[in-house]
Amino acid sequence: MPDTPTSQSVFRALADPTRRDILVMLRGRDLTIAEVSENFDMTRAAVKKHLTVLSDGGLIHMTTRGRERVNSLNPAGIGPVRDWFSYFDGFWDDRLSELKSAIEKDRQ
Amino acid sequence: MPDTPTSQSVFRALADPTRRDILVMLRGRDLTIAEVSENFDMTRAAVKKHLTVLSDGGLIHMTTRGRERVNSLNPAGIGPVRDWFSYFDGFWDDRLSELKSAIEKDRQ
DNA sequence: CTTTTATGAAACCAAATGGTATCATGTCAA
DNA sequence: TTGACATGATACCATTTGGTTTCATAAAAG
Repeated sequence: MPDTPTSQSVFRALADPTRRDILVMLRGRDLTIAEVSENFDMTRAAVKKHLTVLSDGGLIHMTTRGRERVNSLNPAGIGPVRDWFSYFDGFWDDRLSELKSAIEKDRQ
Repeated sequence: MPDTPTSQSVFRALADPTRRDILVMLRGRDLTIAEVSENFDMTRAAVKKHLTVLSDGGLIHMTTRGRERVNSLNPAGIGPVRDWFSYFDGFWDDRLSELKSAIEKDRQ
């Protein structure tokens, strides 16, 4: 229930539309910083900052290849978010149960 | 893949730890602004702002009861987030397929 | 009617955030 | 080696954000 620093960094990383777009781009294939930058109307430096935030959140993985840095999607990164949401799964179930028993009572 | 204003407001709402804590609290039962405020070391005004952001994101629902305002969790609110993540489901599958066929080739 | 009580709203503030420009560094190619 | 290219790093700037304080309003209690 308390927030682990990890889940905070993930939610933080997902909060920005540019960063979510970057994740979508990386779904297709791995990209260097320059390649990612081509798709946005902002400087490479700005894109690099976004990539750093995504990396801090564990959503992407960076590999140095010569003088390039290749950014790839990290499947495990979304784990903390899924875990957090799973905490609410019981809520939906409870609400369904309440509805169900309300209907039962109504029949009797 | 483009960001609907809705999904942005949801991700934005989820980005703050205080707001995520509020959601966890509301999982138990509906609460007024004053009741939510009791659990935090900040003013009611600040908590109200957070509740407004959560409401804008469609994550909670507010009902006026006399002079009180009751805040309740909105199950449907997390929909946009789930939808967004589902876009990546294919990615996991693809990666698994690649791994699988790599193993197959290795056997032959 | 007067007084609490619960909230709404606005002005204000410090810190975080997204962005730029600039310069340094390391690597590939000639 | 020299030059071009991809990135790292820093300082700086405007806006957003999370927070407070203060005052206004509306409903419940006496």
